[in-house]
Amino acid sequence: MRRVRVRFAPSPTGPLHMGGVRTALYNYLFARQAGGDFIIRIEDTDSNRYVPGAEEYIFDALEWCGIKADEGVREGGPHGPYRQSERREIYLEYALRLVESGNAYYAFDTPEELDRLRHETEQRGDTFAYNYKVRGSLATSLALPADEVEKRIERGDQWVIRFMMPENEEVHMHDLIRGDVTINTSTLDDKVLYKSADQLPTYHLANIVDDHLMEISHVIRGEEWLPSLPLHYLLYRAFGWTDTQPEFAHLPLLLKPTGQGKLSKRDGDKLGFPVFPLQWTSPDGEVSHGYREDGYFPEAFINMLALLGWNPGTEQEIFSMEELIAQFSLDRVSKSGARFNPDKARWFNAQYMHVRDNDALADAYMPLLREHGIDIPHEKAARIAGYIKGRATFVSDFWELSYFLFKAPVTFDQKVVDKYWKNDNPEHIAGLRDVLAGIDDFSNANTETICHAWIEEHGYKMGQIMNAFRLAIVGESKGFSMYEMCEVLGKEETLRRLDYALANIPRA
RNA sequence: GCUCCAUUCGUCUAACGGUUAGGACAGCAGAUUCUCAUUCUGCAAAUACCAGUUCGAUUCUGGUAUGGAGUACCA
Repeated sequence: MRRVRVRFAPSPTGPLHMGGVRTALYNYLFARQAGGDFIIRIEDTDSNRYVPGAEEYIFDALEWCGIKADEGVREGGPHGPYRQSERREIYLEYALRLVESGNAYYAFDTPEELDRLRHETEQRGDTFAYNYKVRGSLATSLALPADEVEKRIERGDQWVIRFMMPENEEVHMHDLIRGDVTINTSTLDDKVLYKSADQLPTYHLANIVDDHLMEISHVIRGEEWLPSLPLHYLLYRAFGWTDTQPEFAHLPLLLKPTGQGKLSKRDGDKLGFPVFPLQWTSPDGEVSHGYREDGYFPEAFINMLALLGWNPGTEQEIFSMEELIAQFSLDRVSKSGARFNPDKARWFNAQYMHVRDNDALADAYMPLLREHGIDIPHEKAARIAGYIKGRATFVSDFWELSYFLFKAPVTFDQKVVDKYWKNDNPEHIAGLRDVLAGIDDFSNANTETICHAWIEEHGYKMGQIMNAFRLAIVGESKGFSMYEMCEVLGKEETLRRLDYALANIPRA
């Protein structure tokens, strides 16, 4: 059995979006589970579409997600370089090899000529395909005399090398997710493999050559590549590499939450959720949201993504990366596209929030407080975080859930006053104040025990007392457990607020 | 247009010939609670359609419809 080696091969044409992250994740899980290698290769063979910063973004995003490569641009490795632009001298040789073996040929048509041809064909109501029907009559090394071909190359005419797609042949392919797929080569065209203009291969050639050289055992990629699979099969055959040809698995696409089509950058902006793992500022200054900046935990993001197109067959929904590695399997990947659901993404984050370590939360909470001019010790921030995390989805919710701890009320919500600051309630709160004044241990367990005993002893109504108490301390109908809040506030501040409320709230 | 792929509650999905078609998110109702949340319980909600194979089809086959992808000297 061959060593499992998989690769994630993005193009640095922009930020990696969540569909790309999922592809990387599945590759990573597959490799880890098999004890194999996960490789990151940068496919930058399109000199026109290079976007500055995109490559760094891809690495940073995967790192944030906890997806670590064994080999790659940053990691190095025995099969480098891992950036195709640095491997350019490799590809021509292979393209030429295909010409020599009769599997490819030179074509001298200019892009303009091809456009014209395409246009003319469409005028006649046909679709233009560069294939067995036309290659004998266009400016190709198949139609031109050998010396003419040589002359054109020598004098520097631009050329491309095209794959010679066989006519009317059934190609039988196998996909790990979809099963057997058959296609007739007559429906395919002669793809460009190499272009002299920038001395770079196109995706198809570079991809096959590198996967071969890097000893890739499984290609796990997006469904958009399925139509290219026959070409890739035929390339492996033309090179004589069928015995080491990788197995293929084409993943279903991620679709828009609403409407039609696959998930795009625009959807996020429009529907208010990130489509990118990290915030991205495009070269022209446009900023796109990122999961990280929007407050998602990488674990929650990964968990959500893992289940978008894959399921374990059990009812487990919360998975650590280790659990995913242990349980992932390609044959439980679904075949159809998955519509992304932002609500579920938030739900996942809330699940992780509820069990998040208080100290870790305090680290994120303290800067938030400082933005509001509040500085508290880490220990206190952690304690508050522990009390409020159960009602939060994001750390950014923490302010709304706790601001009243730092700002004593000066006015009181009239509706609550009308409801609870009436009858004997103010007197009862005054009594409660005295009870609290006599307590030294302000831990929530202690104040709760004592106050509840007092309330019961006097036969007061719990709801009446507690709501009036809340009004006095918070000023409105907000907050978490009264006793937890008092614990955070401390005895002095609690009494101060009670005294202020007793003196300033007019009886309803 | 052509080629390929797909199609179970609104959404993500389970059921790999025999189930009252299960779970989760969202929705609704109720319970718990010192507010609001959380949590818990419950309700509602689906096999695209038409044939065929079979004792029996969500499951297999064919067609139709719908959706998706591809159709570049982009990946």
